Amino acid sequence: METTIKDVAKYAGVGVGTVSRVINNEKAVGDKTREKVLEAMRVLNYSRNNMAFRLRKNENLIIALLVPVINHPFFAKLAYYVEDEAGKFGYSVILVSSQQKVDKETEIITKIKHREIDGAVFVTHYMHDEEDLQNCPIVSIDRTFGQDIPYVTSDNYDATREAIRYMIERGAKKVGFLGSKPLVASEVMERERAYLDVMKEYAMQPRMLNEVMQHGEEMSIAPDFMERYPDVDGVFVSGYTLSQFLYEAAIEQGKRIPDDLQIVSYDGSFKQWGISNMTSVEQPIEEMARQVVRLLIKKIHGEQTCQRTVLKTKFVLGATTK
Amino acid sequence: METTIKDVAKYAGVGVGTVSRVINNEKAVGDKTREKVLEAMRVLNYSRNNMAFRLRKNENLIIALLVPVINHPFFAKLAYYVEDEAGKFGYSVILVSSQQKVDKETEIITKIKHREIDGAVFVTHYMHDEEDLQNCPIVSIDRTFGQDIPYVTSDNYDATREAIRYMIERGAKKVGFLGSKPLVASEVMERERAYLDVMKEYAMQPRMLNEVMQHGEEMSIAPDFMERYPDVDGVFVSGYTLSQFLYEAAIEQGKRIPDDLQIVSYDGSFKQWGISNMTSVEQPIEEMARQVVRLLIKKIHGEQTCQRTVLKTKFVLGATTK
DNA sequence: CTGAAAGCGCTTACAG
DNA sequence: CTGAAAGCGCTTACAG
Repeated sequence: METTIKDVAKYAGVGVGTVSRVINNEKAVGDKTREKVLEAMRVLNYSRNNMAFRLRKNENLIIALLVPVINHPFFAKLAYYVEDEAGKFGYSVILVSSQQKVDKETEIITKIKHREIDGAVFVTHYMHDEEDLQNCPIVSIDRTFGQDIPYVTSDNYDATREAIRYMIERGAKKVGFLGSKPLVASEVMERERAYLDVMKEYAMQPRMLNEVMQHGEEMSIAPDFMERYPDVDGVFVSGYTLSQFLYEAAIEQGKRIPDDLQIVSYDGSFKQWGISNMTSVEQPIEEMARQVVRLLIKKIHGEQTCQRTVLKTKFVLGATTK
Repeated sequence: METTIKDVAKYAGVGVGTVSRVINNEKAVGDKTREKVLEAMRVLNYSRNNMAFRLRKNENLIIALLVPVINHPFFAKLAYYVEDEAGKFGYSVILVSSQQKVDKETEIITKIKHREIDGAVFVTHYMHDEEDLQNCPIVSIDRTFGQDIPYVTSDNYDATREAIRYMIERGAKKVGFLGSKPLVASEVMERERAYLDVMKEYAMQPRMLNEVMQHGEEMSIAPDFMERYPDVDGVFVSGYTLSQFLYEAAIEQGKRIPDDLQIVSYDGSFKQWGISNMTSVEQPIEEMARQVVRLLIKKIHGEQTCQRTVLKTKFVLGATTK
């Protein structure tokens, strides 16, 4: 039998309420009493029964993290830090990978409504109908839901501008953009906007392929891009997966990198993953994860939160630019 | 306010016990009564409060899945199916990636002892001390703990034999083995045994590199192997990551595959991952996941379980053998 | 500062 | 087959 708060109270010669107060670190306990209780807890090796705690507080201490796929360095790394940060606050996180299944978002909303979980971080881009979301503790990365959903993002516009200009300064004359357009409003769209703005500034003709696609399609889209714009000498790629395939497609086509073709990618480079020395815009994944978790926990507790958090990326030079 | 069992009871004009019985599908309820209750549940849109359920049943309905890394097709796929299967039984799964941290196993054991989670699936290979594990609901994949820990594995020995003989039948004369030795007793060791047995049978000299290594070291071990045994014309690789690096190292060294060098790998090929047409021994990951979850749930409920479950692999021909 | 008591929403013997 | 009641282990007003 586990030792309960009752056992501790009896051993310490106090009421259960007092024990509870000590456990929860409330100030209104006398020093002597507190000592006695702590001692009793130590002796009896007490640890709080979370099931009772949850019922009483009407909180599960569980959040969900919904990602499109887990087989992906960005999402995997994000998941790792989300888990770590949530743990600090006593929350467990269940990982859900939607794997193209649109209804996973609805499923999670239902779980929140049924109080199986307390809230969720959505990193997916499916649901169009935003009605349901409004009252649930949900936060997001990159995606701009309605006004009620706080999210964390990176400085997509500025970082993309900088990256593209970097290539141009190093001689690129025909700069292309390869991306995967999100289904719903997302800060990721800022990358396209930045690209088009730079093209206009330099009076360059856009060479862009940025369509809605599912995870998995990237494999064929990258070669398509190279076929459609065989003359590009610089490409900005939006996202890890595409960047890997583009690199391969370019090599396949006989391009020398970076001499014939420079590449910069958002999330292009991960240690121990694929081409690891690609010049890239590196998102502060750890920080994004920690912030998004803290936002969510605030939301769960009904506290006020910042609606849009923008974190700074880092431009990391690799071997794919001159 | 959520509707509770009380509301349903009142609406249906029965006692709360009866409602509970209907919810839990107990037979001892009259048809008429059952109908009334179901109707009330529908009307009031009732769903069980899991927090109360957990307290009452002394079960969290949460299990943990501990993997070495999540950035890996085998583990990612496993995680997906573990989650799916657990969900069918009402369990959520929290994903923990140990990321080289040896103490994650202990951490999980502690969580089980503190009743924060009900049990765990260990796919890691760290903990030597098996004392703690014995009384916890823990199951494993491949790893052979003490007698109390049930596990699921694949037919490592037979599959490896078959794979190696396949290469030999197609002309390989100097067959090597590249693997990563687990830290603790594991069925994975059967692969080495199979290899050595076949070598003996064919009176071939072993060319083996099978050492303890951490995730991440594979990158340098594969080239090491090719350097040490430059004359191999067939290699059996134990594990996905190594297989990718070996392939690259071989190409780097100017080998033509499969003409100069045949390769077969355990877990060599995953759709959309790395070299996807490698000849390989394919583990039934989905089935392994589902079985291991069912084992764990039985263990949680104190039921008898099979200690060792062996599932059949599939030999899949790709482009890396003749 | 502290104790006794109510109650969170369920399940489960216990009677009938 | 069914209801009333006890109890799971906590937290939290309420008195003092």
